[in-house]
Formats: sequence, C-alpha cells, structure tokens
Amino acid sequence: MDWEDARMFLTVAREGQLLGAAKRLGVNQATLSRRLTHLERDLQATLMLRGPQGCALTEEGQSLMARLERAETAMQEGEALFRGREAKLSGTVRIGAPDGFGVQFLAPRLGILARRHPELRVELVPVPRAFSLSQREADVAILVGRPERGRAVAAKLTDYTLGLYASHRYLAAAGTPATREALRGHRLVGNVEDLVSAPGLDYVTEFFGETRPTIAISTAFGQLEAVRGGAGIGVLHDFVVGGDPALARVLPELTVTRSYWLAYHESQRAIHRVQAVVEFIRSGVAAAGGWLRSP
Amino acid sequence: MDWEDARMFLTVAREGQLLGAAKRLGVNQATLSRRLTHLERDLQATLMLRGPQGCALTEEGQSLMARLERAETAMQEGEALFRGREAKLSGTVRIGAPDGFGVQFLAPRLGILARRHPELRVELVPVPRAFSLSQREADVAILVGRPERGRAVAAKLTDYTLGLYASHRYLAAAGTPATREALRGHRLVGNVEDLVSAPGLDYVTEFFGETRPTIAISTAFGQLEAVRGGAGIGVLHDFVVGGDPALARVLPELTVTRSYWLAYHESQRAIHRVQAVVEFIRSGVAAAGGWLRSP
DNA sequence: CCTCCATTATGCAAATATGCATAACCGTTT
DNA sequence: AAACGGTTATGCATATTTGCATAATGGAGG
Repeated sequence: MDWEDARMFLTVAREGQLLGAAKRLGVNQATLSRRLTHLERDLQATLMLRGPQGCALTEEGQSLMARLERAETAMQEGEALFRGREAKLSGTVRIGAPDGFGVQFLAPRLGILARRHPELRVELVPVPRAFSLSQREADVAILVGRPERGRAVAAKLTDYTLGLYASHRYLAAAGTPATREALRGHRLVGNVEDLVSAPGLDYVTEFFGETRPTIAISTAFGQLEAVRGGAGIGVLHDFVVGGDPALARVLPELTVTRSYWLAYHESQRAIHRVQAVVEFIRSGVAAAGGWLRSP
Repeated sequence: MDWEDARMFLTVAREGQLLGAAKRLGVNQATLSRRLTHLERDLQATLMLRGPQGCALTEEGQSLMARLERAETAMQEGEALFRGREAKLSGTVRIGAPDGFGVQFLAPRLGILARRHPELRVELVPVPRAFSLSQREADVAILVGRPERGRAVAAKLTDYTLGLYASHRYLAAAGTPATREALRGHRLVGNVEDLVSAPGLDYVTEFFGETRPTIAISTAFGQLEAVRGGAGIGVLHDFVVGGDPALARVLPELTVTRSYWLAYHESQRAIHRVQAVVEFIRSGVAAAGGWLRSP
C-alpha cells in the first residue's frame, strides 16, 4: 500500500469530495481521482462511492480511515520534530577552520551572524587540523587549498599572503638579514611538522628551505606571540599581523600566497542553516576585500 | 512530508544500507537515494550519513524513525483489513437479474462458482427490477437491453427469444388461434405494466397489441405456472419453457428477440471477486451456446 | 601503497504521474 | 423536460520520477 495514496484518501474521506480535498492537498483533482483508484486497486476494495454528489465512505473505507488517523498522528509527531525551525534558522552549525582565519576573521564577526539568526548556534573550532565532513566533525570547513577528493562541495574563498616577521627588539639585537641565505644565522619560528594537516600548510619550507625552525608552534597565534616576544623570525599571516607596530617585515620580497577554501558535505546542501553560514562567510570575505592580503 | 518517502526511509534505517533496502522495497537503489534526499530536503535535516560503508542514522533520524514505526503499525493494521483475502476470492458479490435468467440460468450453475471459489459468497436477487449500480444495490446486474447512461461498464451477454405458449388443456377447450387477431378471443397472460422496469421488458404489447392481458403477473415463472395451469395464452421465454411437454407453442411465427446485458459499476473494475463473477457468467453463457434461443 | 569489492551518487533515456481541458454525471431549480 | 451548477472521470501533452549504466567512494586485504 502506497502511504502517500493513503494520506490522500484520508483527506478525501474527511472532505467528502475530491475537488475540495485536492485543493487542500495542493494537487489536481484528476490526480486525486487516480490516486484513489490506485489505492482501491491495490487493496482490492471499494473504499468510497464517488459521484457528482461527492464521495461517501463505504464500510471498508470507514475501517481504513480509523487506522490511517492513527498513522497520521504518528506522522505529524515525526514531522513536528523538524517543523517550526524552518522560518527562523535554528540548530547548531560547527565551523572548522585554521586558527588564523578562525580567530582573526571569523571570531570577531560571529556577533553579526548571531544577531542575524538569533536561534542559530554556532560552534567554531579554530584549530589547524583536518575535519572529516562525511563524519560530521564539522558542518562547514575552512581549508587551505582545494580539497582533493570526497563528497564535499567546495568553493574558493580568497587568497591570502604570508611573510617573514620579527620584533624590533629581536632585530636590534641580532641584526636584519639581507638575503634568504642569511636566515641561517637566525633563530626561526615555524610550525610543527607532524601536525601539518594539509600540503598547503607546509609553507615554512618555502621560506626556510631545509633549515628547521628552532621553535615550532602548531598555531598561528602561538607563532605570532612567540615572534612578538622576540623568539626569532617567523612566518606569519599578513592579515594576522595587521599593523602591529611591534613587528617588522623581514625580507619583504619573500612572500607566499595561499588560498582559503570553504567546504561542506553535499548532504548539507539542502540544510538551510548550513547554507546560511556558508553564505555569511562568503559574503563576509567578499566584503573584506583585500583585507587578507599583504598591503 | 511525503509519507511514501518516510516509509522508504524507515526501511533504509532498518537495513542500514540503500542497496539492501531497495531490494526489500522493490525499487531501484538510485530511486531510493533520491527519495531520501527528497525527504531530507523537505524536513531540512540530515537523517542519515551515507557512504560506501552504508547508512548510519543521525540523532534526528533516530527520533523520526521512532515515530514512523508507530505510523507503520497503524498502516499495517489498515492494510490487514484487506490482505489475506486476495489469493482466494472472498467477500460477497450480489447479482441482480431478471428472474428468467436468474433462476433458470444462474441459479443452477452457482454450484460451479461456489466450488471454484470456496471463500466467495454469492447473493442472487432474481427479481425483475432496476438495480442501481452506483448505489451498490447490486455488484453485477443482468439487464434486458443496453443500459443507457451512467458509469456502468456494460457488455452484451446474449440474445434470447420469447414466444406465445398455452397448455394443451387450455387449447383443447378454447381452440388454437390461427392469427394474431384471433388472440382477442382468448384469455391472455402478461406482466404487470407498472412494474415493467425497462423498455425492453415491454414485449407483451408486441404480441398482444393494445389488448390488455386478463391475468398480469410480474415474474416470468409466475407467468409460466399460470400458463401451465391453463390460465390462458402467455408470452414466455423460450429457454424458460424448454421442452416442457405440457405446453404448446401458439402462433410460432410470432417471436420476439431481446438481449441480456451484463453491467457493473466502473469502480468495481479492479475488484477481483466481482471480475471473477463477471467472467463466470460470460463464459457460462458462451458455453451454453444457443440454449437461450428458441429451437 | 595498491587492488578489490560492495556501496552510494548521478547523467540520461524511458516510463510514469500530473495538470489541463473537457466530457459525463447527478441533483436542483425553473 | 430542460437548463444550470458543481461534481468526477479521462484523453493528451508536459513534467517528473524511475531504472539503467557507470563513475565515485571508502574500507578491507594483500
């Protein structure tokens, strides 16, 4: 028995005529006639007598109607689990992001998102690690570089640049290197190789070559604070440094460009709250313009 | 929420994979994938996580499944009202028929039908009256002449003939009329005008013209017995008379042909037990050959 | 790391359902 | 008896769903 046929039968039974029930169900009257015929054929019973005077239930139809009403109650309960949350976005969306982007870009802006969607709950995980979208470790992930495979819907957000920085105090004491080779004589701050979660995050070798950093920190802000504290020369996101007066650009011609991508599992494509967050991030990045690039 | 989508979701939830559930439901795996996507979009929720390892319910999916199982219980109860009667035809079929055909042809043969379908119950109403098929006064009606309008499926069964008969005793006493005009001097047995239920049943005037029968009886067998009892000359169905030695054909060149039609309401088209009876009658008449015609 | 297998997702053609327009129907009114 | 109005049923064109075939996927095993 086709349950959708049954649901339609129930409405006709209540309405007493095909035309009115069709309007109520949002289908054509002809469709409804056929759906009922299909149900009667399937059950091998005449459930209602139809004529220009409308539809009257047979005894068999009465019996079925009673059971369908109980089914309807359970169906409506099930549906209610999801309804009422549609108009205003509700539920939780988890964003996984590299800490540079997550903390510097997203965190300050989440208030806008919260005010726009009061019922929405946002979880931000600003740590540099891979997020499995298929296992729902995050609903939306910010990635460095394009995701290679898997059922993710991916879109490039923006390019961003990284450069070498050191504190004024450090440079005053150790001198400013004039060439890339001269970096060998300095203390370098980089990231933890083992915890590099994506090929695109391995930009330290592009700056230091085979020279391994003396100090390795796995987060961008950790690196920032270490460099700020005079620990040495480090590779920092230009947008993270911003206009910090305590820091000086070192070897400015050495710069690396990467790109942030946004991804979510394709099954989330139809989830409005996820799409709302996606759109929020995309439009936020677009509005920020060149903010993520070096001046 | 499409209830049929929901029913399919329930099966996938139990099976743990699309492919197995598709087989169980008798649909293609691709169809099932789309039905689930459609349900998830409708409810704005991810009900299950799908991958090459199969399908795992989310918490939302778990909640919905619980309600759907209750709906399913009610649906199965409703369906059970009709199931279990399909393989062997059961239920009741009412046949309305003119008494000539009903008693002389159908009644003797109903034993065959009963043995063929032990669970089937047949009601025969062999009275010469109109049966409203749309109001289920009969499931199957045998009619004289083609039904004119309405939502009946009609099929011609056979032609049959009527002739004038009298008992030998009557003719010995009153003489045998040599012409149609001579009938005026005889006692005539006909039917009750007021109860003539169809134009086709008004054959008495075709024999007697404007002469009104002295004795009017509303049933064919009533007329038969009256004629047999010497009441007069009557119009009888040739197949009802059969080879009765007590009766003599009068004015054999006067004969009238009518046809029996079988009809049922179109909503009964899909009801197997009704179709079984229809087929039984049609094939019975075909097998009887010229039985309903005068020799 | 590569291969295999059983799974899910999707493009495309075929099959089916749907809506539109209209014929047929029945009860009411004139 | 005829006309009217609101109903249901159905032919046909269009829209949608479905099945088929195959690409993509992830876990297991070698």
